[in-house]
Amino acid sequence: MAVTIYDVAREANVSMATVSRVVNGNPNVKPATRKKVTACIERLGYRPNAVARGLASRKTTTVGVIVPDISKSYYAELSRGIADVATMYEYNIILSNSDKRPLREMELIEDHLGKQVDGLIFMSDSISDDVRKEMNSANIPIVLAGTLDSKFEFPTVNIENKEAAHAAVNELIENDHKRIAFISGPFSRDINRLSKKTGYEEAMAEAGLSIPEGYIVETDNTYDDAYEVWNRLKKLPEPPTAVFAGNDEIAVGLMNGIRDAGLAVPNDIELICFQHSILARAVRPQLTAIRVPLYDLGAVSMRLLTKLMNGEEVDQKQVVLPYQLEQRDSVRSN
Amino acid sequence: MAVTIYDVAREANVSMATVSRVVNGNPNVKPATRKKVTACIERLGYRPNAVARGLASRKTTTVGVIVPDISKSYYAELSRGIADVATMYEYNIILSNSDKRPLREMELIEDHLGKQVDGLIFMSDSISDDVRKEMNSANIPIVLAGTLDSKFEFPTVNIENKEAAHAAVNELIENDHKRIAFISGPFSRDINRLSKKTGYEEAMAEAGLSIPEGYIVETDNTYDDAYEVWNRLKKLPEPPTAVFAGNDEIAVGLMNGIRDAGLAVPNDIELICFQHSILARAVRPQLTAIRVPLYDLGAVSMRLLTKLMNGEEVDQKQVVLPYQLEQRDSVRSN
DNA sequence: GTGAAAGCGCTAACAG
DNA sequence: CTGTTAGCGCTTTCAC
Repeated sequence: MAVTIYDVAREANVSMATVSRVVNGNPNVKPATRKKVTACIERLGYRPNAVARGLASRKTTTVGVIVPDISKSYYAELSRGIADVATMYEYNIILSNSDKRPLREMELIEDHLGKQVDGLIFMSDSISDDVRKEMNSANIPIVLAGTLDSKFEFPTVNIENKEAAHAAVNELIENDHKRIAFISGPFSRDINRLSKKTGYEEAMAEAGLSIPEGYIVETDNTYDDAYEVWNRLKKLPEPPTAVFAGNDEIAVGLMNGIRDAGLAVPNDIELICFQHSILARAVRPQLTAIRVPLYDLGAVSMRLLTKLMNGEEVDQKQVVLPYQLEQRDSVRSN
Repeated sequence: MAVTIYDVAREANVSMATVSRVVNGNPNVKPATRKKVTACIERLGYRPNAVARGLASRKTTTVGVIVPDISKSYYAELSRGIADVATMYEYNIILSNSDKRPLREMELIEDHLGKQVDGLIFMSDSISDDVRKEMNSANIPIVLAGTLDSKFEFPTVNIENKEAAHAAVNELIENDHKRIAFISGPFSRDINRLSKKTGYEEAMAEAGLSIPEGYIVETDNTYDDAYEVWNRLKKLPEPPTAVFAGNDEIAVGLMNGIRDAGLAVPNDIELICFQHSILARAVRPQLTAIRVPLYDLGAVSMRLLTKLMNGEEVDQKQVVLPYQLEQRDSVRSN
């Protein structure tokens, strides 16, 4: 049996209310009393029971984090940003993986609400109607991190993915490419379809370039799947001379496919992508890429959540962080 | 105010005890009653309060996971294994980052105990005496995942790192290398000093090879630090012709350093390492490596923890998982 | 099968 | 400044 606040109270000859006060740093305690109580706490090895505290105070100092897959560096990096700010504000994190399955996402939200989290950070590639409804009926603040909310209902921290995609494609266009392909993750996900693909299409249209059949390739977002893509691309009547990839993992898969087909990046094919991990820098040639500030996305999301949990007024609920285009070696410099 | 078990009881004209029974699947409820209660639960949208339940039952169905840095793919992958098994057994996970700082590790253990986790999975590169003491005095089961316990006090799930290092170096020796260097993470950490370095030294000794001054290089485990290593190695009186690296991130750093110095892997230098991420496969040449079954390490750890939390007898508390040596292109095949 | 009642360990008024 | 007293929402005997 663990030692309780009551044990400390008896030992120190005070009431449990007083012990509670010193534990919670309430200033209304005489220094002498505080010292006596502190000593007893130390001696007995008292450790406050956060569960009891949570029940009594209706706050758990715990936030839920629902992430598609923590083993993906994109989310791992983001989560680290969340965790660091959470620590700073003395919150714990309950972390769950959804695999982007709407049903699972629903269950997890329910589950986290049952655990009485004080707030929730949600990440996914799309928000299904059911999930949206579920989140709308939750009585706690929810922040979307690195996640597109096509209806702008929830507080969100993000970069301008569409604009970034546009800028990336422009790099290729400026190098006089006319035949630019786009290799993407699944279009079932808003971020791929609504942001990156649209950015690509806009940039192409703006430059008066057409997008031939087969230039837009949907993959399952894995290295292995992307590795096979060049085999298809090269058989096109007019194969692309440059490719914009949705992230660095598929860019590297593609690049290795290109190389193993006897071509070279950037000499034969130029390549640009979104950077989610160290991969973009570790391969040779290093990939020219849109760097997504993942850690910051997480940190800012959590900071926003703390404000919301505190009931502070937040003027800007749709936070946009800057991205950076990093010139490296998969696109020739002008 | 959320709806409570009491609201449901009144609505269904039963006692809260009965509602509790149906919520918990207790068979001692007449089917008709169960149905009636279930209907009310549905109608009112009742969701059990896990905090209250935790206080009353003294079980939170939550386990703590203390990890050095979730943004590192090593731990991210491991955590995914933990999380999946946790989900399977209906546990939630509180995830915290320690950055391998013993003081922080202590705080986190305290913190998690305060939150009344039912069990704890701990990961680090070393276990300090204070942390050891802290864990010994905890009243809940603790499992070390992918973490060396030099005193064999705690349940552990691991691979034979020393043996694996030995095997890796042997690959190089079999290719007739006499001058083999070892590039490692910090030796302040048991796993580097006691396992990998010892395995390297044993293999070298066994083959009658000496280890010249400067052949053992300590890095801070980062790509960038490793990138600089070749500049030092090449200035040695007799530069190595092969290198064993503690993990793939530093192996890639080193390899790029080698390449940028005008040499080629594997033609000039052969390279083998522990594989922690997709990096080993994504770079060219692909790295011959010891594959660490990270996901399984996590999954088995969590499974072991569930047994311990259930009070089941566990005969084997030091679980050893097999590793695999994957032949790829940074070591020439014989 | 079901209900009543006693806590779980703590916070939060409210007195004094 | 300190103590008393209700709960927080649920589980868990123990009766019936």
